[in-house]
Amino acid sequence: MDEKRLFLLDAYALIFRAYYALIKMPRLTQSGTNTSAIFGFVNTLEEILRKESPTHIAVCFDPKGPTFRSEADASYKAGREATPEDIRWSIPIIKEIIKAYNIPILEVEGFEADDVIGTMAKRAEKEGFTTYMMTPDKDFGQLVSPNVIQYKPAYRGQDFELRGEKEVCERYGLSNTSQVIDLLALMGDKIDNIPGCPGVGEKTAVKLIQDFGSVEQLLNRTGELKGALKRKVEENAQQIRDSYFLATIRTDVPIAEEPEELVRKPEDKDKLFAIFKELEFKTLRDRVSKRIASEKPMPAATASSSGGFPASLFDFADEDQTALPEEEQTECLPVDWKLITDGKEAESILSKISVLQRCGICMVAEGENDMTAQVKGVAVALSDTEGVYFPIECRNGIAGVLDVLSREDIEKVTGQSKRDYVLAYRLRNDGDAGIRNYYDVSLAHYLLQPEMRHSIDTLAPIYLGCEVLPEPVLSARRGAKKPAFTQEEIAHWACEQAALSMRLAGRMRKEVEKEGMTHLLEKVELPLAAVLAEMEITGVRIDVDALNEAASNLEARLGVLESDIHSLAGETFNVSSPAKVGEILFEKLGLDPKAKKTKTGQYSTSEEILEKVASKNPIVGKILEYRQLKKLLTTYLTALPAAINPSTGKVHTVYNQTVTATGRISSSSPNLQNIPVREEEGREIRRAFIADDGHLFLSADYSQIELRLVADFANDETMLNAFRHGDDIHAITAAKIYHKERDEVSPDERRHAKTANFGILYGISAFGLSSRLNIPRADAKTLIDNYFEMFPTIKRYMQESIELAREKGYVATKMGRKRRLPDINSKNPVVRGYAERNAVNAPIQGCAADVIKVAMVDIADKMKVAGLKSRMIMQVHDELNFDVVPEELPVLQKIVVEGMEGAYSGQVALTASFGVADNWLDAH
DNA sequence: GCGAGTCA
DNA sequence: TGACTCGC
Repeated sequence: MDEKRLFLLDAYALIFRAYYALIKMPRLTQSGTNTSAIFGFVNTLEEILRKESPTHIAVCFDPKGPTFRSEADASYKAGREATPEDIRWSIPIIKEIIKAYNIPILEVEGFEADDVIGTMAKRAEKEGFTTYMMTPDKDFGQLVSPNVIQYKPAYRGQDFELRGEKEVCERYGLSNTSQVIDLLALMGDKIDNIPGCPGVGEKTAVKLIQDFGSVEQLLNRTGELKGALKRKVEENAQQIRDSYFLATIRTDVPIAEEPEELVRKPEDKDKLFAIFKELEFKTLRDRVSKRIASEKPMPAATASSSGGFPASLFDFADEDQTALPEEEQTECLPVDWKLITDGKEAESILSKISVLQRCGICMVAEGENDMTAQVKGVAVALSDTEGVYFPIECRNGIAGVLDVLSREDIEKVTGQSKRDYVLAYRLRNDGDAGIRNYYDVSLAHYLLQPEMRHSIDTLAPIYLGCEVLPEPVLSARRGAKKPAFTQEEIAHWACEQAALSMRLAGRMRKEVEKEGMTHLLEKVELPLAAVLAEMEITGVRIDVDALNEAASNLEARLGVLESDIHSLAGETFNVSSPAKVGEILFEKLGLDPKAKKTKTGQYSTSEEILEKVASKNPIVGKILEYRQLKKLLTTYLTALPAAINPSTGKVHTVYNQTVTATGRISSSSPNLQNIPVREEEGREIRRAFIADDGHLFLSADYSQIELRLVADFANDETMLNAFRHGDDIHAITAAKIYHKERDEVSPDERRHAKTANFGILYGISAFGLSSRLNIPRADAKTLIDNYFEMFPTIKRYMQESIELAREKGYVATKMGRKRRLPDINSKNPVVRGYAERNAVNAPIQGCAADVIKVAMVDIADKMKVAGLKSRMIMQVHDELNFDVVPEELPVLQKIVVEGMEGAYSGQVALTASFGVADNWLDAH
């Protein structure tokens, strides 16, 4: 290939994209440093070198200081999120790496990387190059020409994409790539904070460009437009012109380098590998050395210290031995797998399994919901490297596995114990899951890194350095791209999962022990998985008739509201569309002509904003009511009956034990944690959650658990005493803040104190408090100041939490649950503030989560011992709900209250209050 | 203050 | 993918 092929990389865009693509499964070093940004970037760079063999290459960075755009418009890129600390410190390292690659870095003061790329691409074009602009940013479409092509890197399973003239024009229906600028000028770009024309989105913008050809033409001929669009364009003409300027990538930047100087040179391999070693990039290093070995020597005069090509395989053999702990060498061995279909063979394998001390389990089932998923088979790993798979058709094999699951003397290792529990329960069909002695690597990892993902697929690459087989498609769905996998492929995958969970178990156990969380894992989280599984299995009975009646009632009211709204607006429109609502309210009706809040170009129509203009037009109140009712209707009244499992007649919520960063449980399908309680209208939905026929609904909740914990942690005598005496904590707080006697406190003052009490927990600012209470910012500040003055202990406690986090890099609950806060020492105040709020909040929220989990395990245990037929059916917030056989009520009540109140001992008791009825609302 | 889940 | 509302 004699052709000159120049690759220009948009460094920041690629780095940000890499970092966020890996945010849920970051690359971490042994010491926990997040190297995602570096890894992702280098990976992309390597891929280009390997696949595209560029003859010329350069990486373009944005300079530090201001650019001509920011000077022209202060708000330009102001909306961009603060750079995370992990990216910030990665930049110099990435630059070091690029230097080690001997690739030129282009950075020109006063100009963004975009402009440098644009300029260089145009210059190169004149000199006969084909230029590839490596960037995911759509703005670059404007530079595309026959010899300048945009190369969007591969992303999230999607392959890389080349955009030439044809692709760019087709994508937006343009006749010319330079019209990308016109398009951006109209529709704006929220990433770059290019405002565009408010109310004009992609669709309208494309149409305008097609009709007028350019922004200039459009602005000259606005007379041809009609109605709202005409007004929008005319009113925003200047903003559109400014946007055009901001969106235009410059091609006249004074760059010192010439295209020819960007010729590819050999990398300084020693330097490069030294950096890789530091960053623990083992596989990447292997890949790089493979590529170097396969490349022809480059005709560069400046061949550097690295010596000759091709590289010898022995070059770093020694280093390999020392670079990694010995155990890791065996961790990526392939897994021997076997599909067992024959009954006899199953028997002989099962007898082998029955003498094992531990084995790995991977149940294969199709469907997200454990209660309806169809079991396809089960893999059992006999060792780290060997597994067998019993398909569901192999009856005695499956029966044998179920027997193994119930054996106390064999430890089972899995990555999804709750799902296994539910599936085993359904397979046995005898009212028992019969699962004993289970270890769950995902739960273990949840304690280690609560913010990450915890599947085997995520853990294996990180902890073992293994590649994992992709999850098989279990059956061909109509219209699906991929066909169903063969049984062999499924067996192979499942055996690998089971074997990998065994390999991970040792590592997880060690780490959990090291972090002092073994008790939390073994006495709380692991037993809790079974309790949650039982709750999912039991399910909740729903009064469908009541819901349907309420639904038709609501539909009627919505119909009336809708027509009222339409007639008030003078036109019919989709009231459910926030964009449309914004347009009607703020453009057509002109409520609040100035401070119309926008974020993505649209008007904000959140409840908060609408409340403020509600007095100006009755339509606003009706829209708010419409929204509230519509939400109730779609999210609950229609969704709940649809969630009923036809074979049990109940709703089986899925509890997720490994989702939240603080340790709380979350629930989904349906989410029981946002069933309304504040508004009367929504509360009624709870009436449809009922007990079984002839049974009772018991609801028990902790009162003020988080505030009690704060009082305890902070050692605040005033609060502790208030709780001890059963006083109204918010009234006491109000009396303190406003320097009054307790009975002189007005309802408003109490409300303010209540908001302050909770606000403190969440680390609210004066700004947040003022908007929440609808009071001036200064008043909110005074309120907070008074609060801290009257509760110095609370203030001290908060500061101590932050100090502790700074020292250790994490905060922990009494039970040892940790939340890591790497940003706590960040120089960026926004990022740091976030970490600081978490430092205060996480131990409190996490402790409350620990407490209720301990209570649940204890209560479930005692219920089992007492042989009760009553069932725990829901966990919501700080509340537990039970379906009660009436005769058992006294016994159960005792177990529940003692279990909840006994789950924590501190300076103040945690009290649980309860109620009994035949539905949730009345029991609460 | 944020996270979690749902609908458009 | 974002906006919104719920919860704590």
